[in-house]
Amino acid sequence: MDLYLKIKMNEKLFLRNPEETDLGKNIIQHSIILIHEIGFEAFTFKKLAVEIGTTEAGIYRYFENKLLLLIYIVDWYWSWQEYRLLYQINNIKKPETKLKKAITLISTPVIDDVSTPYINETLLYEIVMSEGAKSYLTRHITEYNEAKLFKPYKDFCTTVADIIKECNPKYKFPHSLASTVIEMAHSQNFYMKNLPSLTDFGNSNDATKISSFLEDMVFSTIKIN
Amino acid sequence: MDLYLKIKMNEKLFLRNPEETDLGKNIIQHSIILIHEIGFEAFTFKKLAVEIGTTEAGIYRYFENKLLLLIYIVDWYWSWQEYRLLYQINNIKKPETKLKKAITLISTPVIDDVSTPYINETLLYEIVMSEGAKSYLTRHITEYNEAKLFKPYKDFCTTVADIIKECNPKYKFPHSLASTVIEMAHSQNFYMKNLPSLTDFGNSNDATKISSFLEDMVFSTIKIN
DNA sequence: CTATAATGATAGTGTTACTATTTTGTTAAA
DNA sequence: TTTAACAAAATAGTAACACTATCATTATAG
Repeated sequence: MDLYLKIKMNEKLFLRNPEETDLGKNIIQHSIILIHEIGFEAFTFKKLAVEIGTTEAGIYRYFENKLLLLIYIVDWYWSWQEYRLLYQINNIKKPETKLKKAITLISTPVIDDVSTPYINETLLYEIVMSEGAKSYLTRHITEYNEAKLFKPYKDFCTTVADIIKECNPKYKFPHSLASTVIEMAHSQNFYMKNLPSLTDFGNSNDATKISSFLEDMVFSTIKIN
Repeated sequence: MDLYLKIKMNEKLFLRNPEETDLGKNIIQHSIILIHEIGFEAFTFKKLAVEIGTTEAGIYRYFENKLLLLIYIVDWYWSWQEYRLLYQINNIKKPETKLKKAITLISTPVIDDVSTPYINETLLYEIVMSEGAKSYLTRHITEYNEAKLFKPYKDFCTTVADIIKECNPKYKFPHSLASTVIEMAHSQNFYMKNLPSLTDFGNSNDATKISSFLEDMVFSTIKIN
């Protein structure tokens, strides 16, 4: 069986759908590689164009600007993670087990995934960890939010919040707790790597410790073990 | 008694100390106003120069680039918050009370402070909330960290982590828990304002709810009430 | 009264973030 | 088969940004 995953993206993200052409897929593939390599600030459409042997104008036909391209790949990431989560917790009855799976999923760097030919999920995980916040830390946040550009992230949070509610329907702050774990899963990984004194993990690079920390925090907070 | 607060800043942040001249103070004062008004991405030294009636080159004599200027004001913010925290918990014996004070302090938007003539702390709080992460989400993080440019933030985290340890010396992740509360105090305020579905506060704009959420989370996690 | 330091004014450079125009390639009707 | 129509690609151009360099002016300290 030869399956591959196709995620339906919000049409307001692009001018022309990058999934429909070779050039479009090249833009996605190499923007991930290039942003990972040089960082989002140094990343320009010019450099990307050189990388894939096209012109700046060619890329502008697909994306209005580099922020929307970043939001595109971040959105893809969250849609993909939600898919993975729903797949992993499928048929699991105990909400506690589901919650543990969710925490492990987001706090563990991605090894690899063959489900998508032109997207490197390992690089993508690191981009979301160190550049993801920039997608919503913008003056256009209201406008973009109205255009539903942050829906994949919000959906993922809602899914986790729903699991929290299943675990303890009386807990008062399921959404805030969900956004806290999700945000911190990435942040603590980032800190461990770059500002280790903000964590208790040294630079052990051991993501399982982050899972333990978050799991303990979440289950203590909702008062079940 | 006419006191005012002077914070000693890391000398690697600037080329010329802005505290020592009128122009320097003007740069700090108006960069806060301008970044708050138009956001960090749209903020340029040219615009700032026009605002304060000097030239671009004039500002470049003080700061190498706009990121270092941002780090300067963010550092000032964290130094100031640590000063406020230490002041507030002075003479308090019970570590639980100290921890509650700390949580309230960072999760409540600043009303006003007269201690510093040319810095508007209310605007500064909002800048740190919506642009603060950009100060360390940079490719220069290692270099800047070695130059101790993130020390004020790390010191603040350490102070909070120490209070957590006082509350429960056996708790295993005091630093991670500290960075989590501190980060989330700002993030949840930002979400409440901009992406309310990531929280349980609607857009009630009621920061006391954020304090309740964080307080409950922290005390549940370290297992004391 | 002079040396020094800060500021101000002016100009210049390479890059970024686009937009507009022209050229080329493809398909569809005459 | 030719030509008209259209989309895609290449080229060129612009305003703003992120600096650097030079030189003139002003204030101040010795």
